[in-house]
This record gives sequence, C-alpha cells and structure tokens, in this order.
Amino acid sequence: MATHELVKIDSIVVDSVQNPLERCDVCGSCNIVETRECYTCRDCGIVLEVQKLEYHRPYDADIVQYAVLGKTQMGYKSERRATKNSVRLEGLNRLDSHRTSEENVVISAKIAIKSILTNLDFPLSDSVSILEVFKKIRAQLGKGTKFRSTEMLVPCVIYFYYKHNNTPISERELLEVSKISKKDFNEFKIPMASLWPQYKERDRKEYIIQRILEITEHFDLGMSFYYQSYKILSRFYEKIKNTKDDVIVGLVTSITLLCSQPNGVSVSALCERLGIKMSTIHRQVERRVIERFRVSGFRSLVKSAGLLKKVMSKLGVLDPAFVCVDGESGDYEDSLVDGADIVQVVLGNATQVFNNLNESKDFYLFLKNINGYLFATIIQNHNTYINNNRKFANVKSVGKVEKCENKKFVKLELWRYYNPTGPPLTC
DNA sequence: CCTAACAAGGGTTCGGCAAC
DNA sequence: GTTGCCGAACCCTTGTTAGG
Repeated sequence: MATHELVKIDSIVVDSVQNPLERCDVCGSCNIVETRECYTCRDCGIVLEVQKLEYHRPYDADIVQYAVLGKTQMGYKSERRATKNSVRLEGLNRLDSHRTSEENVVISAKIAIKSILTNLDFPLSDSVSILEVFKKIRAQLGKGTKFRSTEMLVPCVIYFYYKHNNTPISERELLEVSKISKKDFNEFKIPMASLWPQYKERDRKEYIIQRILEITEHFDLGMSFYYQSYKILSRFYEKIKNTKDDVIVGLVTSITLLCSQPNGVSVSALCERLGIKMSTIHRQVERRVIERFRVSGFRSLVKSAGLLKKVMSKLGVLDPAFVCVDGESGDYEDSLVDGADIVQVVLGNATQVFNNLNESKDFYLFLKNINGYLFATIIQNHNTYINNNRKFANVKSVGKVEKCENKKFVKLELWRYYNPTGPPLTC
C-alpha cells in the first residue's frame, strides 16, 4: 500500500475548481478536483491525503486516516481502468476489498439499520447503539441459525431497542419496511428475552404511560384525560397486563374516552392511532370490566358507554370531572343494593385508616355482600346500626367479595381506601 | 326549504389465524 | 381446545348535495 491514504471517491463532483496547492502523490498530476468529500486526481482516480468531511455521515477520523489496508474504494472500475496505473490500482482495490464475512455483516447491518430508521423517521444517531445491541445478540446466535441474518435480526433488534427505551414504535410499520415476515418476527420475540436480559428490566408501565400521554397530546384531550387514564391503568393494571402494550393503552384510553363528555374523538380514531382494532377493545372491555364485575345490560362498546361510566364511577376510579351527575346512575346502584347479606369482617389496621386521630370514638364497619359486590357503611356507634333496625344508610360499593375454599372466610378486594385525614362520618 | 340519494366515517359482529 | 387479536363484511349515523 502506498504511503498516502486512500478515501472513498464514489461521490458526485460538485465543482472542478483546481486546487493549486495540491499535486497527486501517485502520478504527480496537478489535475486535482474538489469533490464533496475530498480532493481527487482526475488522471489516476487517487484521492489525496487532504481530508474533507463526508456529506452523508459524520466525519470519522479513524476510518479515513488509519483504516487497515484502507477500507475504501479507489474510484469506480471504469475510472481505474482509464488511468495509466490501472494494474496497480486494481491490485490495491482487490486488497482494499478484502473483508471478513463478519465485517461484511456489520456493514450490511449498518445500512439496514439506517434504512429502517429513515423509513420510520427515527433519528440516525440511534444507529450506533442499535448496532452494538445487534452485535451482542448476533454473537450469541449460533452459526447457521435462522435469525442470524441481517434481514432477520436488524428489525428485531430495532424493535426491542426502542421498546427497551420506552420509545413508541409501530410493529406494523416496522414490518412494512423490513424483509422479515410477521410470523418470523413473532417467533423471535421469545428467544430475544433470553438473548438480551436487559430487555426484561424495562419499565413496561412507563412505556404505557408515555403512550397515553402521546394519545392525549395527539387528540388534544387535556391533562384531565391523561390523569384519568393513568388512574384507570393503575387500578386495573394487574388484571389487564397480559396483553400487548398498545392494547392496554387502547383499553384505558377508550374507557376514559367513553366515560368523558363527547369531545369529537371516536374510539375508532383512537384505535387507528394506536394501530389496534376497535373490536379488540370491544372484547377487552367486555371481558375485563363487564364480565369480571358481572355487570348486566352490556350491548356494545359505544352503546354501553353510559353503563361503563356507571361501573367506573362505582369503582371509584373516575375523577370528579368524570363522575356521573346525580340521578344518572340511580337505577343501577339500587339494583345492586337490594337483597343484602351481612358479612362479618375482621380488619387488621382499621384504626389507622378510619380513626387516625386516636379520638375516643368507636367506628364500626358494616359490610354487605350483594351478588359478589361489597357494600359498606361506617357507623360511629354500634348501637346506631342496631337501633336503626339494621337499616343500611349511605351504602356505597367499596370492593368485591370472592369466596374462598374454606367457607369460613371470604377474600375481600377493596377498590378504594380513604386517606387518614380525619375520622370519616360515612363512606 | 324540504327531501331523497349518496358518501364517508364510526361501530358491530363474526370468522380466521396464531400462540399456548 | 382456549385465548387474544385481527380482518372484513355489514350496519348505522351523519353530513353533503342535487333536485323539486
């Protein structure tokens, strides 16, 4: 290899102003032109040592100046042949073109990553980190295995990289701009968890919250919508987490949407934005809310918005701005209260919750199990309950009752608790 | 101004597919 | 077989426009 360094010249010549300060190191010609990246000899195709930044990527001093054997291209083939040093240039080019298969994979991975990031409008600056993950994962895959190829691995790595960083990425759009099939993509999700353990550490809930915020901002629904969705998410997360992130986002935002005043945003538009189907949300609401709490009268997602709102209100997850106005939910509530049975409950730290001021007053919690729903009232004096002929006043649902195998006890799931800001009169 | 026809978007239902 | 999700057909509602 010659003492001078060779750099890529496969660019378009943007001007032909001769640089009088330079002379070709190989042929001595003064016929030097300035391209976008460098100064090039028009007679032999050699690029001079004087550096210019590449227009399409950040300048990398290591590659341009110190690459082993000069991993570069020395002009196009026709250019090399046209010079009087064609034999030597061809030889140098062969040396220059020599790369290991792994180096070729990295190069093709770089190209594939940048191509996908460009198509998805993600910053190219992420490509360096993604490539590092790509290398780590590929090193763990045995030779000849299915997902080792660039076409297979790159889209998978990009997907998990952004999911890990809680950055929303559309699986559908990713597959559209990738060569991997949906089937293969889904197949790779399982081994990926073991190949990249850091992925398990991602805060999935944080990703969902980010998506809720993104939806709120996209449809300009206001922060009350965001907080309400967040509250529903917190309340139901453990019960609804066994599905895709976007479906969870769609479920909680759709519930909020249906419980809020008409604002011109449809559930359909919301689902389309999330890349999920409205029928999926319909089924989720039916299973996770209607069937789970054994609510009757459900017709369909939108038609039963009022019913959904009543259920959410009774569960205590609706903010004041979303709660039903008086009289709106009367019939439903009454239907739940009828036919009560008294349930005896032993509360461990009840004093801290209901009487944090240590006043010398006794508070009694009376509970009713009504078709699996727990209703409660707190009475200051036990005799009040007795003297009122065991009449339940001001009852509200506060939880759910599940019978245990040992019928001496019931499992209580409280839907809300009361901050210890003072002794409650009634709940 | 009224009405009918049409289009478009939203919503519902059901079957298919893939994963378990 | 069950579950979860998607796709597509179909229905419904609403808005627009043309004709009387």
